[in-house]
Amino acid sequence: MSSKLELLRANAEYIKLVKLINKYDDLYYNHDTSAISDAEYDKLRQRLLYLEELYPILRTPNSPSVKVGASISNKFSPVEHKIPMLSLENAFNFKDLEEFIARACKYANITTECLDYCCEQKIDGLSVSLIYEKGSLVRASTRGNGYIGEDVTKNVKQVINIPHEIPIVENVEIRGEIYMPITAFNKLNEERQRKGKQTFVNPRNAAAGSLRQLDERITAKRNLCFFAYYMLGIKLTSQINVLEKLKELKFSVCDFEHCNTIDEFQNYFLKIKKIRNKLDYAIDGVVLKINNLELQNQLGFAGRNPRHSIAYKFPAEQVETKLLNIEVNVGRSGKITPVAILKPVQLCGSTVSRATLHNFKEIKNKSISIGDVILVEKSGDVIPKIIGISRKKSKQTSIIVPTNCPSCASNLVKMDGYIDIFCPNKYGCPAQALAYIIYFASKQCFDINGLGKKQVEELYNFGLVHSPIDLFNLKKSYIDFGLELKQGWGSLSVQNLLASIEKSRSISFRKFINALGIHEIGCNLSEKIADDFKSIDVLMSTTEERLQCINGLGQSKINNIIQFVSNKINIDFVNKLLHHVNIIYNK
DNA sequence: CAGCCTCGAGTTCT
DNA sequence: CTCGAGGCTG
Repeated sequence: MSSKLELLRANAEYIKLVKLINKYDDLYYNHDTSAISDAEYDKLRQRLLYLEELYPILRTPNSPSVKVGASISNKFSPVEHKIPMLSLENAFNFKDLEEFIARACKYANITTECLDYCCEQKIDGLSVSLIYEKGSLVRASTRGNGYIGEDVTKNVKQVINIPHEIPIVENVEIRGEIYMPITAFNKLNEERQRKGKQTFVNPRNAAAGSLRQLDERITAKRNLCFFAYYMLGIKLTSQINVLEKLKELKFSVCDFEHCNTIDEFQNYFLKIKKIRNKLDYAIDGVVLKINNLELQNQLGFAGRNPRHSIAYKFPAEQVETKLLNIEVNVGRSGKITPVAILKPVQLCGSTVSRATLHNFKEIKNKSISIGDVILVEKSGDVIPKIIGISRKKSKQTSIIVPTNCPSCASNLVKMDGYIDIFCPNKYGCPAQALAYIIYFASKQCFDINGLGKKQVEELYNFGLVHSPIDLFNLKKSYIDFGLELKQGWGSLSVQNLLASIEKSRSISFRKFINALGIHEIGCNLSEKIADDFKSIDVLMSTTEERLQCINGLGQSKINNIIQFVSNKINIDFVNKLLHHVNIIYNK
């Protein structure tokens, strides 16, 4: 064929890529900003390498591919935590604290009098784990999901008050919080504002952004600090001892106090609350830890929280705003969710304009109507949460529970004894189909890079994709429809998307099962089922008795699976899917 | 059978 | 993060 034409095309693309990558590298290394996401940047580099491999003649002496250390992927390799780094349970009032103590006593079979406590300020920063071997800092990692974090050793070594060597022979793990002092934060933001760069919302985000720099020289300039609060590897008896030992090893340790009773702890809380604004670091509460380490060990964990410590948080920032409307959403399972549309309001550094209300019972309980002024806060500093009515308005419109699906107009159903409302049109509702494709492409399923909610919506609305199967036939159709004329669908992005889809054709069994979207079967159970079944064929012809052997599957979930595998639509779907993908079983 | 704990599903904004 | 429901345990 016309290989000359192809070469010309490749050359044009190549030059464009080199310019683009050089521009982003410059922005990143010399101006400390990222104009695009890491993933997008990575795609550009991959494409560049691909072109160079295909047409070596194209390679220019100043190609970004010959520069060292420029690849962003793999910059933070995963690190497993020997002991999980879990988050603390939150208490907001005295009663929560009492309940926490009562639970701990009951679990350890002791009385309240046996307990004493270590109280500490709760730093609003990023938790990190530091591993010292023979006194040398060998690895630092972020909390990540609690079980697996990211290796940030290079960056952590730039934190001013983290010693690289400590006078101790045992191998120890030290945990603590990295933060940006408020003075440093203000200075940094002033500087960024002067230079026309985006300012950081709060010291925690600034610290997070500074720590996760590819170039640790940037981290070094950000004046990060560290408070240690945990040490593992040498024999100590109490949390107070730990903090004293950490001090001795020249770590900074934040304010702490020994308490014998909850009343003493309350006083500590009030004292810290008063001086909170005088500190040069952000705190979001105080921590109550059971002092005795042996007891701590014995108490262990309850789900995702340790049983030995609790965070007593300062009240979250709350704002008033008007409820403008209620949007009715249809999820991939058909579940109907009311979402509050709010008059946009600033809260914790971002503009909040919507918040989920979970279900209609919630609306009724809170007796909210459209037009009311309501109170909003952010749970975990991220997700807006509606607390309730602040001021009732006389001119309000009451919220009506919908009777028909906003997408397909089917009559909605609610089963007796259940709270949620569902659209029953499983195989014909456009909203459900769209939500399913988005789910199908997501990380926990086929993990198709670059195919998020927005992209799926466009493909769907253009009529290119009605079902996940269509994704695997996409190759030619996008050209026929000329989607590349649309913004965000240039030839480069389309090629990248097609490459991602190609890559996703190999999939682990558990992700495959999860991607089927069987009602009430999510990633955890999918993994269990994958471990238990040899192949998809065996699963598709399974029986109730066979499923009963799996721990965690009760009658309800078994029914859902049986219903799924005996439905012709689903059987056809799986068979078609298997023409396009390859399940990897031994993972 | 009550009271955990685990799980799924939906969700915000940058 | 948060809610509701399923499932297991005592």
